[in-house]
Amino acid sequence: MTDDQSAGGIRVLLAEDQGMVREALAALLGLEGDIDVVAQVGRGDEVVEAVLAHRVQVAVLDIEMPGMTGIEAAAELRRRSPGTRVVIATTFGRPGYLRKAMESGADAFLVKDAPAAELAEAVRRVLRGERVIDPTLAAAALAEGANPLTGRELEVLAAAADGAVNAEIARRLHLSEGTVRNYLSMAIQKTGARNRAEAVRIAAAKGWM
Amino acid sequence: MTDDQSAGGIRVLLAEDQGMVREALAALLGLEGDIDVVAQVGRGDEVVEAVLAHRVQVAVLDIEMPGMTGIEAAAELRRRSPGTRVVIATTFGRPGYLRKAMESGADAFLVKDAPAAELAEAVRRVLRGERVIDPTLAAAALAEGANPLTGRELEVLAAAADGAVNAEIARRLHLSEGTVRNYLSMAIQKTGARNRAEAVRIAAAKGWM
DNA sequence: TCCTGCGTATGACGGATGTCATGCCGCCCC
DNA sequence: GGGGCGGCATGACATCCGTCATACGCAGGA
Repeated sequence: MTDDQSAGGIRVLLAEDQGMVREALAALLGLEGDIDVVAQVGRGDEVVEAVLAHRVQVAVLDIEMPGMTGIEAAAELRRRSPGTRVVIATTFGRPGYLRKAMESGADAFLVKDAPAAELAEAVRRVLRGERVIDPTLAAAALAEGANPLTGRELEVLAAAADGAVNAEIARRLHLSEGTVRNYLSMAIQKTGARNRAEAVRIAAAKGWM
Repeated sequence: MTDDQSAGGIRVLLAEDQGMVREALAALLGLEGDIDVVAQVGRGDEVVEAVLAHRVQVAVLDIEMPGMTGIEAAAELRRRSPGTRVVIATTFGRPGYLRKAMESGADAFLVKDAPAAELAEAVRRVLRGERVIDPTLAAAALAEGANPLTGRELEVLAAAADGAVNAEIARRLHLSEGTVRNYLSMAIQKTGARNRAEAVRIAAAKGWM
């Protein structure tokens, strides 16, 4: 997963769990004369090590990855390699994702719907110190406000997401069953849903989970 | 979306809704000397027209697309352009998807986790008349057996998936509320779930929905 | 210091959900 | 022509879920 021949271009790392997509993006960036993809990883928890090993200037991270999300990896990078710029490229343009990405210190946020040319352009711009954010998404994130759900409410909602019954959620999180009901009731109200399933759907769509 | 300069290679169409991924895959295939990506579309319902317009030999289709799924597009192609070979390339390696893809006349079924080289290789092989299927996935599809859910059960389950309450499902499908309960009960039993949410999750994971 | 928000818990109530039995109709296959 | 299956329905029952009121401890901010 390391293709390290320095030719003088921008040193880029690609983190993306789907091999075919990752290699295709590498091929795409490789066509740009000023960019060298010097490392590729398929897991979030391999990002920091690879960045340090290959003196990466710009890390392009997917969000959904095994081991660690791209957002968590961005936060790690902020600590362990503060000079490295971070571009988040994700399938889902959820406002909550954008917010979390920015808080974790990302420099750019792209959705994969966008034309491919934007990726190379974003890499160049973050290296110049600019921030690159889809304006539509930025507006949506601002309009929506912050995630209203508390940590515990999110945990309970996540457990409910895969169809667990109250008693099981209680066991998993070491809570009483009544407390689980209370949290879910709160989450349902805050999301404006009519039941737990809808609450899960809404929270997921907004990138709160 | 049409990049039509014949250079004598295999004439390929790419259908994939995420622009960045689509163009990256095009770049990747473009690096192969014997393949020409002569058309790109971002919607399922544009596939047939583009295939006919560009004399496409191999169509590479994603499953999840707006307008029409890749599987439906494959079935359309089978009727309208029987000489065109079809490669399904999908994010989700669900056994039910493989089964449906094969029934709709696809020649190859790849998951995007696989190394990029397999895509070009699959294009060449289907053109020679071979079928290309991930053996692990094929085994899983056979082991699992066919979708046990009836049409109506699937419709009710799909309506329940986005958090609709029984009364609303009944209204949407013109059923009585009791009937909705019966269908959901059936679906819960057949999937081995404990409630509707888990039934939805299981059915989705197996590609039944 | 007091107030607020979060985490946790209990109890009670009404409505939603899941199960089961039973029935009817239409279709297809033997 | 009879049997089986899918689609549709009703009624009854037990449980689960969602809501609300109330309570306590702990932290952090005014």
